[in-house]
Amino acid sequence: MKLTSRSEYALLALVFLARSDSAHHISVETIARAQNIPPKFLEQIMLALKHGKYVHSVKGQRGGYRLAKAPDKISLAEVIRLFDGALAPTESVSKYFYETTPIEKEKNLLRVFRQVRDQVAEILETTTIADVV
Amino acid sequence: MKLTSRSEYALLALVFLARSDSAHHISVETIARAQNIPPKFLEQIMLALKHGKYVHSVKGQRGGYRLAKAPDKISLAEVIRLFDGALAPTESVSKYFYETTPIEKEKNLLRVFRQVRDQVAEILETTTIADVV
DNA sequence: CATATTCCTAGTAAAGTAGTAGGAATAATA
DNA sequence: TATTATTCCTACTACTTTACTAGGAATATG
Repeated sequence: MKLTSRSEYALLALVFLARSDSAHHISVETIARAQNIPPKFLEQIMLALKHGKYVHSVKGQRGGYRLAKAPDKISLAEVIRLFDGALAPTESVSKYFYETTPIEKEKNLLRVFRQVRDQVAEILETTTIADVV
Repeated sequence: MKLTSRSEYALLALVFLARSDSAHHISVETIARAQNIPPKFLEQIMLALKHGKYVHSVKGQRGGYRLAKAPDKISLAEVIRLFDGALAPTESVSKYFYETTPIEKEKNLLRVFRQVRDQVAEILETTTIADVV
């Protein structure tokens, strides 16, 4: 279970926004400084979060971002999925296994992989940004 | 949670050996054909398993591999660790988080990551090759 | 001596990762 | 109106990892 920097930075940014006064918008610069994230990189990440409808943006001076959903409506799982692709579907837990093995024979191994996936998903689906704030 | 092909192939090879008659040794060629693994790649993997003391080998004609431990003494976790490095220590779950973030502030996020790690570890540590066979 | 095997090292092509660079669009402000 | 602060968007790049392949030395068996 390894997260990419993208999804970690995304979570950190969302958490920061959730903690901020939702009245005004917050710039990438501000978030980047607070959470210690490379600003230009965070710019990309915020853009993706915007496209994913997790944040709202306003351009221009005094512009920036704010959450587009209530923090308790954003699970860690969906954010991680947005950046790292599928969270842990069986195919991702076990890509080569699926592609190359006569599965009938090794379905016990498969069962364990699925169990892992389910446990990870369970935790990340049920934990929200609000829980972290 | 994504396994590399190496650790999946290693597990498949060990499972195959565990199911085989332990009296004689089994060649890479045989395992590779049975489990549909690129033979030269499997060669490397078997070598690593040998260095990790999971299998025993005999060179030359009629040579090959056999398990060096009882199948119920080999957990999936240790095999995966051998190939994919740390299974899911907190640092790996959350590399950038650790390196770049004032952790004090985001220790709730950290707690979730740890919870995921622990769950994954729990399953993989307690499941052995014997359970899969 | 031929053959079947493990042992070991090096190389390689493709993909993924973590960024950087730079400029267009837009909104507030001086 | 000009400047400035911001988002928006695309392209690029350096690095690492991944999944192999190649080839030959060592060694045991027939």
